[in-house]
Amino acid sequence: MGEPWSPLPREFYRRHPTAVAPELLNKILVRADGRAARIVEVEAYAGSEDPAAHSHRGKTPRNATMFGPPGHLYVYFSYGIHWGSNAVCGDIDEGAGVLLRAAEPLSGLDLMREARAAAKRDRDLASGPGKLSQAMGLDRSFDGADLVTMDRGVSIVSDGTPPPVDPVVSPRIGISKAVDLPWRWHVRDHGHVSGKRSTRT
DNA sequence: TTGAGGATTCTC
DNA sequence: AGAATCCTCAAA
Repeated sequence: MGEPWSPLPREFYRRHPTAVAPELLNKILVRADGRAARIVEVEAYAGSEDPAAHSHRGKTPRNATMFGPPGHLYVYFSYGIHWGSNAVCGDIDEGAGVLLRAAEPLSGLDLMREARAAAKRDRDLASGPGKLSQAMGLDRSFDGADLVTMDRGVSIVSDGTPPPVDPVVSPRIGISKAVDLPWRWHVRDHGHVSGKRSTRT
């Protein structure tokens, strides 16, 4: 017997990010050190057609990974503090990707809590793009990692759970352009999505 | 070389 | 509501 789960194939990612994004819900982000978390919130970012995408103004050293082959991890640094993780989608030179915004920790919780001392509850471990990356230990050294070959021990796999049939679809968060495109998907009524405050609405 | 801004998080 | 914090990019 080998690994019970195998990485999603390259072809899964070789589509428009708006097609890939909702299907990444309920998939599992895994690290070779035992950390695993179920993806519950994502956003799609297209290439030149999408003013909100990092790739909109063309290839730069920062976003070069987005213009590479699909199925790789694009990790970016922002606000001077946080890392964001994306799955590169579409074709080479398209500059498309899906931002992994939130996940439900499944295993390796001890390592996640160690990486995120600020998290008071387990639901705070990965309920946001910066939190997710920090909990999973993803930083610049993982930019360009191949999720299909697992060349750096990080991948996205399926445990057989299908994507939700009725995900919540809404505008993307934290952007200033193309703010009305409904390119954010999250699992309905899930306690680990971003933006939740304990008892506020 | 410089200035402006950012796919956020945490605390007050 | 505001601070933290620094990389990235384009312009000069």
